[in-house]
Amino acid sequence: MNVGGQVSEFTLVKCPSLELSESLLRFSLRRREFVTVAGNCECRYTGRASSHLGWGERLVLIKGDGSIQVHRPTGYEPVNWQPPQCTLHVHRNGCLLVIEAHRRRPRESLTLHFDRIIFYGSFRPVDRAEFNLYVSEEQMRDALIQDPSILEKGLELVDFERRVEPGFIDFYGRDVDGRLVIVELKRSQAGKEAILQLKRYVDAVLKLTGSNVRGVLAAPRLRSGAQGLLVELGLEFRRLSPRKCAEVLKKSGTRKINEFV
Amino acid sequence: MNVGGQVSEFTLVKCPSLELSESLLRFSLRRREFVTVAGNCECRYTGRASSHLGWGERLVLIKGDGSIQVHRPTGYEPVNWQPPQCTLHVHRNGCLLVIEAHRRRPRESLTLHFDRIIFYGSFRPVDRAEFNLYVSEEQMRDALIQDPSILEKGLELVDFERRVEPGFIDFYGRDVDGRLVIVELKRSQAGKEAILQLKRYVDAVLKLTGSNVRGVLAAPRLRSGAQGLLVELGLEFRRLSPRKCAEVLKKSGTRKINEFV
DNA sequence: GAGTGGATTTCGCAT
DNA sequence: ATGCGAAGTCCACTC
Repeated sequence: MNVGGQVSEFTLVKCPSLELSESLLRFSLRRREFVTVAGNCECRYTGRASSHLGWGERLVLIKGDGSIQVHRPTGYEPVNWQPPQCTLHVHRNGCLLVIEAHRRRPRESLTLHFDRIIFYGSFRPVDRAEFNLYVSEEQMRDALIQDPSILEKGLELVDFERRVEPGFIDFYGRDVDGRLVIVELKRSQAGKEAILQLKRYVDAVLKLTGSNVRGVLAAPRLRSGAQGLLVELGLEFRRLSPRKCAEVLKKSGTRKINEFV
Repeated sequence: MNVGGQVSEFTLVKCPSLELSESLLRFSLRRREFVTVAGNCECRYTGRASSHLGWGERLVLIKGDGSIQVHRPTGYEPVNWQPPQCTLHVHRNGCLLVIEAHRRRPRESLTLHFDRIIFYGSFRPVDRAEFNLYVSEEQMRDALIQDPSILEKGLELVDFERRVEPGFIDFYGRDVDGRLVIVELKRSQAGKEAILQLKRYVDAVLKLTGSNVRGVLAAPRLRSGAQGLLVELGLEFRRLSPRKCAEVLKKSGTRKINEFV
């Protein structure tokens, strides 16, 4: 267990016998640990296709969510695998240790036979961190200016960083029907704050122009639960992926991609 | 080293200090070993996009080909990674161990900071086995009969398992130009034997009909070096993937997929 | 080196 | 559950 930086529980065994390995695996699977097994094995897969891999030394990862992957000495991708939610079984067949992974839909299974375990490691990682993937907000703005259609077909730029009462509007445009569009950009997950900020811009522009104004929140994704507030305030969300922005910036060439922090 | 089933060289260390971990990593990287590091780390990626992952316990794999992947406790895919051929650097920054992975094209880098290593494992897997991915030959034939166009646009079935002098022809059809087409199927990599077999069929049919006959070898892939013989004998190769066959069989419904051996 | 298509794609979000 | 589209996709192959 890991509390306040203390050392986690883990198990590490050199060259365990197949019997011991079986016991270790059963225990780890029941505890939903993160298991690494290095050993000499043979792999068979049957399902959407079939495959066979003869004997050789590989590293097998088994996670607490039921995913399993077999890694050969080279290559980024596992040679055999099974995604999360699959059911794992361990048993011994004569002088071999067998690990089976089954999935229902699609129906497929992966079977590993081991005749020798080089080492066995297991632990229960404590990992509550949030993962954030993004481009910079400035880059997103540049991409949107270069090609407003990435957000919506027919969208055209009117102005950017327009000063209004509450601050600067990221992108100020006109849609295919001639309506004003105010875009608020967020480089990562957009939440309540972004929605309220956008609402302030929309209200300000509405007061100034008196015309119909659309408020669009553009971000890689919307925080779950924020949809309600968005709809309530009459605003819209448009997904804008980092990849898409990078693509546009690369094409436009006005700013070298891969130079941002 | 592994010769004839002997135990491979490997290194396994519980809770190594950051200094020791640095030395172990340098040694393993120089030796191009397969490394597994379990520890508490922070991950930053910059390149095609940017990402940040706060502190947490994860498992890092580093292979001899220079690929690296960071695995969280759940999910099939690594949260951060770098494909093969990237350059790896290890150093210490104050009380942290730093692993950096750089790639030139596209230009991107992954930086890991560790403040604690749970365990360190490395070995040099001996794995010379061949990996074969396939559907059964019968399934391939069924898929081709169901939809000959998966091999070539306009291809139509004339007969299958047609008896000729040397044996049974897998698929006997007519192409968009009205020419006879003889297809020899192989469920995995097709080699010299398959080519010669096909040639015998083509010759036999040529002798029987006297008309122009095309010989097509259909398999997931062609053994490297077999291309020469193929061209020499005036035959063709068409890639036929397991996935495509399974797709057709599933759609046709004549035979339940996932029931083959 | 750039471009194209496939994958046991996986993954997430919509219906 | 099912279907559709995106991905830091990766990877193999062609031009």
